[in-house]
Amino acid sequence: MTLKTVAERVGVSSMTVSNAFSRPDQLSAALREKILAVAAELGYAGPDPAARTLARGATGTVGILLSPSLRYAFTDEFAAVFLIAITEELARSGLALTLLPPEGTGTVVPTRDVAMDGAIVYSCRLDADGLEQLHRRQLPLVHVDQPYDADAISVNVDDAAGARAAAQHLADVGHRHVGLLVVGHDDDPARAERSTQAERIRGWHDALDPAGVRTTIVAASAYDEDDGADAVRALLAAPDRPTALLCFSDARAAAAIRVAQEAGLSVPDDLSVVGFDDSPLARHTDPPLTTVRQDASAKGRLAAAALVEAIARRRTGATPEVSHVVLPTELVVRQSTAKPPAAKPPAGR
Amino acid sequence: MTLKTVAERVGVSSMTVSNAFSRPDQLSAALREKILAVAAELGYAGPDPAARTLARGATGTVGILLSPSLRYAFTDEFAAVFLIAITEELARSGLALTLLPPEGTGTVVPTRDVAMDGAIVYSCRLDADGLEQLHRRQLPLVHVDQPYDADAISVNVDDAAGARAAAQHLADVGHRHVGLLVVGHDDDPARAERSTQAERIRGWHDALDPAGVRTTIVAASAYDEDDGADAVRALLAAPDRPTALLCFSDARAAAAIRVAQEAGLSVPDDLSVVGFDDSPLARHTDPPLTTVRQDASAKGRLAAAALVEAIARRRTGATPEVSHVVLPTELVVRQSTAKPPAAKPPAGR
DNA sequence: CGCCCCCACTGTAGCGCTATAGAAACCGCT
DNA sequence: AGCGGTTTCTATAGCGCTACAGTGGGGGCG
Repeated sequence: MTLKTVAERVGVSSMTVSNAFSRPDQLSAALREKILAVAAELGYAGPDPAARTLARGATGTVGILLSPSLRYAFTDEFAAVFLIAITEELARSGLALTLLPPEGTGTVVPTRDVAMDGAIVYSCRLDADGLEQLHRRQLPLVHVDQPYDADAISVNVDDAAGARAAAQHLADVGHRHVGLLVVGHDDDPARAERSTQAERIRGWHDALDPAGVRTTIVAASAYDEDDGADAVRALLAAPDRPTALLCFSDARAAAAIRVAQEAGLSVPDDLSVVGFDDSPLARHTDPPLTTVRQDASAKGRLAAAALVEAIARRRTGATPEVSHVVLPTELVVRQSTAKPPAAKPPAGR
Repeated sequence: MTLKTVAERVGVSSMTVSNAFSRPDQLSAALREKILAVAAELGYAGPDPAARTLARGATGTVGILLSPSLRYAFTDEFAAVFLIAITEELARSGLALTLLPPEGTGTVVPTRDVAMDGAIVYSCRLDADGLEQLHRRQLPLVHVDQPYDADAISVNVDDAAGARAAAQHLADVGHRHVGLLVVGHDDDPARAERSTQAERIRGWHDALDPAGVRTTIVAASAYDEDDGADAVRALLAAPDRPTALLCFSDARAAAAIRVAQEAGLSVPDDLSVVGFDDSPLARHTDPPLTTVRQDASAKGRLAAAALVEAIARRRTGATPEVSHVVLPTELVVRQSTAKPPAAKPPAGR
């Protein structure tokens, strides 16, 4: 059941049948009608996408590499918003999005073996196998929340500035000891240097260190929520506990609030908690979360648009153009932060 | 830069180079090493996936059709868990997952034009264009949370039984008037007849009607959370308000709890609220949500496994086999339900 | 009436790879 | 030496489609 089958049945060339499906302006309406009718009658669903892909050199799909695992990328509601924005922007160009598992099964490796027109690389270890394969294929690529690379199209968020604003807010209201809740451990400092998390940590320190605020860093597993809870519990049980907590994400902050409350601490009276992202969740914690807003939708939309453009550019043979977008952040003060309990006078503004 | 380029450079046939990449056992280790070395030197990344797809007849990708829109499918945390399970199960077979926008742009229609080995159809209107295109392509298909179709491989959840258990629980503790919070309006009763939502509504009625419990149904927009909030507000403001609320999902239930609390009602003392799904959220509402658990991971895993099997069967030419899985549900009683306020004695068990 | 242009359609040559069958070399054994 | 059996590599023929460069005929225009 191919184009040719239909062509013979109608008595035209296969090229004409191809045109009936793919370039309607190339034949008369009457003939097109007839061809489509015969195709429907034969149960021919349209040109085989695989063959079309080979002949045209375009697949209609772009990939997204989420590392270290899809599970991790999805656990946060925030990621869902980002993905939705990407799919919607891509849909405008008729492109579908393929989720690429970062590792293959040995024989099959999606990042190497799946046909696609380009890919988005999201928050992904730079040394991931998948990333290297994508590069080797010379696909148009857009990096999102990746360490800066002058040669790569990128969409990033001004994490450092957001973190700085959040930390400054705590310093301003008088906190003198702040816990920093981060995930995972990046043992390779070179790689970590410009990762999202490193940027946020840097931002926090940028504001806290000059103000002479003491910091205690707590690293929790990126995969295991309970591990994070345990870490916070331990931190809060210490005799010399911080009066505020800066968290890597809203999800972590929400969990921290629960732990604090279970430990009998009031938020924000005994402990201030700050999140990051302003995910939908942040509005609904009790108390509502002070956090740093970033626009996940814009991030997704811009990343997708940049990729679409890069793909178009490649197709037309235009010179590739590298763009770097940095999105702003904004501190959103809600009710999870207040001055520290044994209220020293606020460090003068 | 093709297989042939590499072949000429090494001085072997292109078939041998192909084997070096795809069937290592077909040539000597030494030659393979040499070929791979030359390929790396030339910057050849491996066989072109598009061409390979055409020649082999397999793409390494399966699609998922989420309707009416990806946005809707993603808004619920629950969907994320389901998708993660699918991707992980597919990854075991080296397959990637492509998110298919249900509508194309006119010229490009992913459900018709994207190459894939099969597809999962999830919670999707039966009359969706995308669905029809997939059927026409005769792809192996697995239906999830779709109305029953004897000819289609399906994975479903026993929604009716779960709903029945939830409603029975309310009847048992003495509620005599229950609100039913659903989303959207399925105006075509034939189609709605066996949809997930219709099943749940049926289950609710199965338990409530015989017990003589009065019901008030409230339909909220599937897209707009605020609309749902308004509907609940109106319901609770009525002079003769229900003493309990059965909700289509945990997300809706959580929103309803907030609305009730804003209206000065205590949950569960003034109003009992029941969710559906037992999404992670349900544990963290205040009070924790009584809900009906379904196993999203199992649903995703089984759907993916069924699809992988159907694809394998088609490839080997075995006769297709239609399977229908129905997963159980389980009532999880937490703190969002209690006996109604003007405590009549519980309707005897 | 003749010229040219445009429309509607066709023929061919790939796109880059792999399946398949088969040739060549090599092995151990009688 | 001769033989089947294996291993290693090669030549060919597609996979199903589309780009591109035609061909021919009909119509507009001078």
